[in-house]
Amino acid sequence: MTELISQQIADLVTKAIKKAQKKGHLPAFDIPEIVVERPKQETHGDYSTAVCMGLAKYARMAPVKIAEIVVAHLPKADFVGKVEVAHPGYLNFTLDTGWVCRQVDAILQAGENFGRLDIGRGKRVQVEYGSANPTGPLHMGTGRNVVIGDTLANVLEAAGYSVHREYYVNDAGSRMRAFYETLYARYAQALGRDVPVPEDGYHGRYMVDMAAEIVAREGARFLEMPKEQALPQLGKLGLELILKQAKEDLARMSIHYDNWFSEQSLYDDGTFGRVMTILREGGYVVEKEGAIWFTSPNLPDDEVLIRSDGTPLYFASDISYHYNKFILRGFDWVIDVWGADHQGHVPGMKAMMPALGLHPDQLTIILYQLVTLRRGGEIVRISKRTGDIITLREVLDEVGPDAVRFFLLARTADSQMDFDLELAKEQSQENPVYYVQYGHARIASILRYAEEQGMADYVGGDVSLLTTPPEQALIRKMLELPEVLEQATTKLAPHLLPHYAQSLAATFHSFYKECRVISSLPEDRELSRARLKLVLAAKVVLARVLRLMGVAAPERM
RNA sequence: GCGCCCGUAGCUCAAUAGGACAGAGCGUCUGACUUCGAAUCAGCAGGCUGUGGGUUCAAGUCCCGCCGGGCGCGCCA
Repeated sequence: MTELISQQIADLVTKAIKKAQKKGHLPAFDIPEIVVERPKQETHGDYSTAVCMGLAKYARMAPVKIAEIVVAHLPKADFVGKVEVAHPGYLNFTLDTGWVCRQVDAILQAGENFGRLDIGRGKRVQVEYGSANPTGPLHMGTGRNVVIGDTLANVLEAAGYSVHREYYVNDAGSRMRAFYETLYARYAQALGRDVPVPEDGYHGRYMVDMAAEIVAREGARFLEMPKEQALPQLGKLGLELILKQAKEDLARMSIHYDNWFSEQSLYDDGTFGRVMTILREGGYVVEKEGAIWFTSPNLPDDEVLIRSDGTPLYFASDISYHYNKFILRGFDWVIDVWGADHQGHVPGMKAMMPALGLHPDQLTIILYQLVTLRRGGEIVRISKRTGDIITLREVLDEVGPDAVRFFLLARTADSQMDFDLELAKEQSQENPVYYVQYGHARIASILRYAEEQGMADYVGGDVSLLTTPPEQALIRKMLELPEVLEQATTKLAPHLLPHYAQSLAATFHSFYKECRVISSLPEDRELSRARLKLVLAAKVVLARVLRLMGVAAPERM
């Protein structure tokens, strides 16, 4: 478990202020949260805090003066090399060079676990992502959804949460019915019957292909039974095919779920009915205009749960679904990843939480802005209903899973993005993911070379020799990983990972250029052994980040 | 009309719960392979952070108004 350096520095500063107050060098005031950050500029040290500027008001002293007093009372710590006061009141900390060297050993010892945090304290969190009507192939919108969700799940796991990954299969409701009807029509057409695809059905080419596949496998037997009997049987086959394809696509992106949850099961096992009773007994239900509505003081307008024709809306099954998540399965925290086009449902979901005896904060809904698809500059609508879609599979084939994951991950969920398939193909070779992977492969190559040169015995190398600026810079960059994870966790911002990965790779490549790792000179032998440990540590950290992003860490490329 | 998100280098994007001279990649230009991988490195150029006010010691970041773009506002999903 890593204790964050930034946190340790914050603790030191807090102690210093308390001590100074006790001795009367600072007046009494409540100590605020000490924010410690990594300054952008090297000359400002490794860590910095601006807290003294904020204290000026309470202490009624100049910020610089406060900073000087804090420094004078700062407890000793082995990792702190230098503390400086900078105008107009910053406190800049530089890590001790020898301590930094020793972190190479610490990283190697931690290995796969380097950067692991305990923010989550084993709290059970479920991340639900990728969920969509299983009525067609996955597209780029789903791609963004799963990349955000899966990476976030990885991050939370690394931060000490017990993470459960779930895909919600919307296999009930009106969209499913339309899917069945479409499949029936295409199936019949494949056998020469003139059955039209329903207006609100799925007009994409893939339905034709799927029907053909079913005809090839099952023959005409579904036309020999009444339609109402054929529909569910045929639909089941179609659903299986869709899910199979989805699983294949997701597997290519290294995405694997703990559970695929069927919406239909909520109706089959009685959960739905039970939840409706709970809502009714809690006074959250009103009947009017022939329909059943959800009503809550936390919601400006009532929302329909069950239509006047008796069929439930997704809102109703979503409430049951979350009852299942929280009450039946006991998750402490649930994160749903939704496209921005679902934003209108967030207030309803938040409002239903108290109705189930839960706190709204236990449910986090991450909205990511939509992906606009282009093909050579022209906008392509992603609608399964009209059929003109660029499938995720197509993009995976053209661009490759690693580049796709990296591309989709590297932006904040809050900003919408353009994805031009033509441009992506062209640029796939320039994708920064290869820059990062190359760093990893390059180190692997160095380590292979070390073996060839009979230098495989570097485990006992003396890391205290790693004092030059490129070496120190590399170690310091590696030490950022835990803080990146902390930020990504607390802000639910997985996009921070690719940026860190690039920065780490850049620091490594720069080190590599300046520092010969394996020297043939006898007098450099000890330095070589130390540097071999350094690059091995860098490999560990690069691999860790790549894995967190769900991207391969190749030994060769 | 109301609500949510966005507007930062030519392009694609960062900027750590308000912090120091706004940073990367791609692209352009200039250099660097007779020893570990040149898918690399070093460097030049590129900005009134859409715009006008406000709050603050400090604003890309917070507040208000405009302009521009995306998405919502169903007994759809």
